[in-house]
Amino acid sequence: MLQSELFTKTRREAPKDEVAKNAQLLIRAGYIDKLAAGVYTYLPLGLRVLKKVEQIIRDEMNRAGGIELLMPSFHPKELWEKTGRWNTMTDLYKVADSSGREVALGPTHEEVVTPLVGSFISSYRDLPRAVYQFQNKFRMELRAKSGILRGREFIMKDFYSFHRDEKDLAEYYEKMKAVYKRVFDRIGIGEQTFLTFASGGSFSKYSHEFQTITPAGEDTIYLCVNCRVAINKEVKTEQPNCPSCKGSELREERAIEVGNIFELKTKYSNAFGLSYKDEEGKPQPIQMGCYGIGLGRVMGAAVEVFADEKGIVWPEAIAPFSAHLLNLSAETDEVNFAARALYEELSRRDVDVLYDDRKDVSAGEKFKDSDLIGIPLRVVVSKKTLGEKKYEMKKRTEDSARMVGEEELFAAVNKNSLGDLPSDR
RNA sequence: CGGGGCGUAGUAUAUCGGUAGUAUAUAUGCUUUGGGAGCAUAAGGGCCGGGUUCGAUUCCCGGCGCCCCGACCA
Repeated sequence: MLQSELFTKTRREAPKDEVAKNAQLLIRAGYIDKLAAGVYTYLPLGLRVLKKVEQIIRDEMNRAGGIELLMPSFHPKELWEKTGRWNTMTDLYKVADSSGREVALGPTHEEVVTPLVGSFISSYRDLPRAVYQFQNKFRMELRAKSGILRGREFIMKDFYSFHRDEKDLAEYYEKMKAVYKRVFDRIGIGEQTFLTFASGGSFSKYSHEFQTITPAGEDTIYLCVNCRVAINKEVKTEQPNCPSCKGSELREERAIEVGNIFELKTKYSNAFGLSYKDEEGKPQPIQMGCYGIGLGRVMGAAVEVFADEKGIVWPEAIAPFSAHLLNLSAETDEVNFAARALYEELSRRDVDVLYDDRKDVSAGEKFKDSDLIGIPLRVVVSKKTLGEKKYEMKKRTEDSARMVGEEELFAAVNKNSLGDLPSDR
């Protein structure tokens, strides 16, 4: 897309009320805007990142057998009374309409998905099942903080599986660990993200979180240097050694929870009185698991992990664009023509390009903006490059640029287009 | 929810119980064009309510908003 048509602008300074690196950089570069504490707008650039994260997750969830649907945010009070959480969940948003009818704004969807899917399950032949959605969640955080790492409204992928017995649930649960690992690997934060043993509540010994190591994280984890599995501080006292390999050399780290998986077992299916008939016609309880990923947290964690002093550095898979084309001589017809031609050629090759075609903007400002926005590959077209009949190319992670020919440029760009993304042209 | 802090222009800040200053961003003109370019001109500001006072942006009280530490976080 043309940068001259992007309605957002970069800013030199971060708003004084943002301290978190992810929020400062994302606001300065024009990815997000704060509406209220813990409530952010995703601007065109930010939405593109979010959609790329979403598409990777969607692909993996589909491969894991999930079927996508979309449930409402308005949840009748009765559903939450049925599970007892209307009164016990302290961060539940409760709203009443003018007739006095009360609803919850969904912080999670067990109360909706359990009776929904359960109504279609009557036989062992209907199991297993798995459904998921991407949806806005609402949690009345007493203290929203850390930019988009902990908001009051945020987008989450929540996935729910239904099984005939604990064995089938356990096998699926193990499979989902591998699926999650692949998700974070593909997104580009896999090296910093670790399977972490966490509290299992009253139904299982552990649940599992996926924690991305960053000083901005809110959790303390202990990472086993031997097997690369971690344990959350909340269960460290009862489990001093690595729960996986029993190793005792654990390294303390700060981390942000980007995903979690949990064996719900029959907690919710029992609350809604769900059962299925087995081969002998006997009613049996339905076993459930749930699996979440916070999209904003993934995005914020990537900023925290990779940003440098100049700005954001996106992993290629979730960058809003694959290439940032800078036209440094936008007053010169010949250069405009050449830059425009390159822009169109890259677009034809399915490369997402942000083309900085702005006039009356100095070269220095375009470079600064490009560094701040953090697109993986920068391509410069100017009188100078045109004179040499080459392009100047530099990765965001590299210190210096080099001149390349067309073929070398095309070979270097990442074809990462998702087609008709929002704000695509 | 306990504790602390902060609300001045789009943004970042300064000063002050008596005409609110600077930078940047914005508009216009000229110059400039490979790392946030220069000059000139213009426009733009005290969160809301109450109190003290001749006079409040400043002091006091209340509200609202935002940030930080902690607690909480199926």
